[in-house]
Formats: sequence, C-alpha cells, structure tokens
Amino acid sequence: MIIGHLDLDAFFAAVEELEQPELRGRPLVVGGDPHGRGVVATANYEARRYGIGSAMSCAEALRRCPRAVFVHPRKGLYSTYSDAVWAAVREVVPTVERTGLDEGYLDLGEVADDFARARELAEAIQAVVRGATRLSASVGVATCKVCAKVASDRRKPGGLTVVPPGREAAFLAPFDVRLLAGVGPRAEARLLAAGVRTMGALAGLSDAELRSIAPGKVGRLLRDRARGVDARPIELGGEPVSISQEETFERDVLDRSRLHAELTTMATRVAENLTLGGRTARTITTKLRYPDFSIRSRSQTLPVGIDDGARIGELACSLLDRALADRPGAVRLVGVGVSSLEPHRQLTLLEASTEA
DNA sequence: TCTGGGGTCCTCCGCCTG
DNA sequence: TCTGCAGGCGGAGGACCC
Repeated sequence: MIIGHLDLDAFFAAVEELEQPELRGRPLVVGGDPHGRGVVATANYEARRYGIGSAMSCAEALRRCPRAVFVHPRKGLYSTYSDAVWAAVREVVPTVERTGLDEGYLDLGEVADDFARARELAEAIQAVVRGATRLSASVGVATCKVCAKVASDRRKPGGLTVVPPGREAAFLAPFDVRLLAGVGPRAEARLLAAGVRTMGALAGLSDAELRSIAPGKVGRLLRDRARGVDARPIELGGEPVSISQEETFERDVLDRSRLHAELTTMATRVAENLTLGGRTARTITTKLRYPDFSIRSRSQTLPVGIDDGARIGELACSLLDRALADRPGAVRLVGVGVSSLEPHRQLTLLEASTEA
C-alpha cells in the first residue's frame, strides 16, 4: 500500500482570508463569541504565535491576543471550498477517503508503483489544490494511514514528507504519543503518568506493562500503531450512523418549557436531515450537559424506524423529563440525536399499529 | 464568570432467551 | 423445576476526532 494523507493548512481561517483579503497578516480566529461560551475552531498561523489553538475557549484566545479578529464559522462556504479541493484531488488520484472537510487519505498505490512516483503525485496534488482554490495543503506519504497522518503534520504549512517503506517505526518513535490517532487527553495523561512520552516508548511496552496502562483492545491497537502496524484500508464514505443536533445556551436553563421548545425545534431539523437522506431512525437519544460539565443521556429504541419531527420531538421531551427526574437542575446544553438508521420504507399496518 | 457541534467507536451493565 | 451459562440487544457513559 502507498497511502497519502492530505491536510489543508488552517483551513477555515485560510478560506476566510481568501474571502476577506483585508484579514491577511492579522491574527484570525474562526470560532464562537469571545464574550460567550464559544471555542476556537481554527486559528491562522499569526494567531497561533500567541498560543491560540483549536478547542481553546474564545475568551482565553481573546485574553492571549486582544487584537485578534474573531469570525463565526461559515460551514456552507467551507463545504463549497472543500468540494472544490476534493474534486481537484480526484483528477490526480481517483480513490480518496474524506475524513473531514479539510483532510483525507489518498490511495496513491492505485496510480504509483513506487515511492519516487508517489512523491511526484503528492506534489502534483498540492499544485492542483493550489491552482483550483489558492489553498495550501500538507501531504504525508507512507505505507499506512498512521504514518501518513503523522507525516502530513510534520512540515506544516505546505509541507511534503515521505516515509520510506521499512522506516515506519523509526519515523514515529520520536513523536509525542499525543500525536497518535486514538490518544486523547485521558490516554495521554495515563501514558505520561507511566513515563511513556513518545511513540517509541509506547511501541516498546511489554504486554504486562501495556495491560496496566491501557487495558483491552484499545491499548493493543495504540501500541500497534506506534509500531507503524496499521492495516486499515482506504474506505469510501458510507451512510451516516447517527444524526444529531445540540445547543449550548448562553446561560444555564432551568425552565422546562424552554427546554422542551428547544428540543422540539432540534427534532424538526433532525427529522429534515433524516428525510433528506431517505432514512428513518429507531433510536432517539436526548442529551443534557449540566453546569459541572457532566453529561446525562436517555434513549429509547422503537420497533420500527420513524422520520416524523413531531414524534421525535415528543419522545425527546419525555426522555428529557426522565433524565431531569433522575437529576434535577439547570442545564447548559440539550441535544437530540437519532441512530439505528434504516432506509425509509412504507410501514405495514401491523408495524404501524405497534409503533403507535 | 474556561471548555462548541456533530459525529464514531468502545466498554460495561442489566435483561431476556435458549 | 432449578441453576448456570452464553449470546444478543438496549441503555448509558466515556473517549476521541475534525
């Protein structure tokens, strides 16, 4: 396998700079309200010099750089740019796996026999992306996904890193474990507490050491990846597994009727998305986040799928009531989601009477 | 009065059934 | 009839990703 990983550099911020050239050269943060509860989605490289990064609260970003410009994300605009990028990429490499608006894997082995040719292809891809959209992309090339992804992150912005076959483990060894896909804040804390800071250290753990730090198949998976062992193929996009909507309030909300109204509105939008995809859902889930950031969810699975917004809303509200009966109090977020999705079909009379 | 939104996947537990 | 067990499934929560 020869896999490429393409990552658009500071994508949301780069698009905003293209759309509003007067923002170029200024610290730019795409995200929520710096005076509210928003977080940073993307910061441009000028803003990153102030230590501003993704997922930081916008209030903190403002403290770090009071002269930063804050803009709200324009998802539709980014989707348009993203579609243009991937259309350009497919001109060079037909098989791609989009893992987000701004990144994805490329099956370079489909059109390249060796790594020298794969490097040329990667350069060609960077050029067509720049030509089609004026956006800069970084690319990593390797025999597996985990190496390609770490490689694409290595020389940002606009970099190209090729990991020759047989050098996977040696390439990954010096990087922090946090850069490994699957290692989040929790896993990183556990690994650091055990003295495991780099991927090389993780790769060298014995079975017994691994069991005490990261038990279960997750631990084995992470160690394999740290060793450059990753057989995941390029996968073409499939149907979504769930659809959801949620909202964080500017101030915590106690009023039950307000929460019901919010859920009902969200249920309508979820149902619209379901209908758009020609799907129904059997499982409805209501999610609450309390002021202490703890999350409660309550769900219900129906014998047959539904796509009616009013019905989803009713179920979501009754699940909310159940959750609030278990733990009363104000909440900072409510959301409704549907899963166990099925293709839409006509109900038989028997199913309809059961569902009702 | 730090901490979004929309997803996926994994794990654990309890219940039911054979 | 009772008990133990395994497997499937729903429900809940946690962790992670972009």
